[in-house]
Amino acid sequence: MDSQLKRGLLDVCVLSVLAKGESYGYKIISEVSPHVEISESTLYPILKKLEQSRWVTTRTAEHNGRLRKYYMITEMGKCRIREFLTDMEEFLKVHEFIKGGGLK
Amino acid sequence: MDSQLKRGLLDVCVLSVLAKGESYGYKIISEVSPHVEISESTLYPILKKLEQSRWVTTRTAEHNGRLRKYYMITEMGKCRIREFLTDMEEFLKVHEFIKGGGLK
DNA sequence: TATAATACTATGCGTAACGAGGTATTAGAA
DNA sequence: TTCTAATACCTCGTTACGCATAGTATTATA
Repeated sequence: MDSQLKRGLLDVCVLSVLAKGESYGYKIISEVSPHVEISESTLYPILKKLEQSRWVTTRTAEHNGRLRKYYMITEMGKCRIREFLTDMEEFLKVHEFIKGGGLK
Repeated sequence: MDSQLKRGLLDVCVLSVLAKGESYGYKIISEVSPHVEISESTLYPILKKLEQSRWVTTRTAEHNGRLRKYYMITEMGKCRIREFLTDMEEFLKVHEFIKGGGLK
C-alpha cells in the first residue's frame, strides 16, 4: 500500500492489536503484518509515540533471561481508536466521491 | 479530519475533480472543499506535483485581462486514480479489522 | 474608498513512513 | 563446529506533505 495512505492508519492499527491484549514489539509486528506491512523501523517510533501520548502503558518482564517490553492499551488509547473511527466516516465519503467521479 | 489521514487523499481528490473537466486553482478549491478542507498553501504544491508527475497538463489562457492556468487530467492521471482505488480496497480491509477489533 | 473575492507563489515547521544500520541471544541446519 | 535464521530492541537520516503565514496583484461591489 502507498506510504502516504498508511499515515495515521498504522498507529491505530497497533492500538487495535493491543485492544485485544498486551503484546510486545516483535509480536506486534507479526500481529499487524497480515493486515498492513510494517517494519521494525516503523513500529518502534510508533510505540514510543503511543507511550508518550499515554495511549499505552508498558511493563518490562524477563523472558528467557532477556528483558521484554510489554505494551498495554489505556482508556485514552481506546478513545484514540474511536476518534479514528469517526474520522473514517468522513474519509469514506471522500472515497465515495472519488469512486463516483468522472472516471469511466 | 486528521491531517495524517488526508495524506495521499488530497492529490487524488484534486485529480477526481479534474476528471470531470478542466479547472484552475481557485476553482479547484471551491470544488474540493465541500468534500475535504483544503487551503491554497496545500493545493498549489499539490498542483505542482501533479504536473511534474504528468498526471495533469496545463494551458494558460487570458481571463479578464489576467492569465489563468487551467489544469487537465491526463491518461496517467486517470491511472493514478485507479491505483488509489485499488489501494483503498486494502485500506478498507484494515479499517474493518480496526472496527471489529477488541473495542467494546 | 475600502474591502471582499479572485488568483497565484514562496518559506518554513512538524509529523510520520521507512531503508539502513547497530546490538545481542538462542536454536537449528550445514 | 560454524553459520544462518529467528527473536528482540533501538537509532539515524531521508523524504514527503499538510498547513500556517505571508506576499503580490487585479477586479467587483458596497
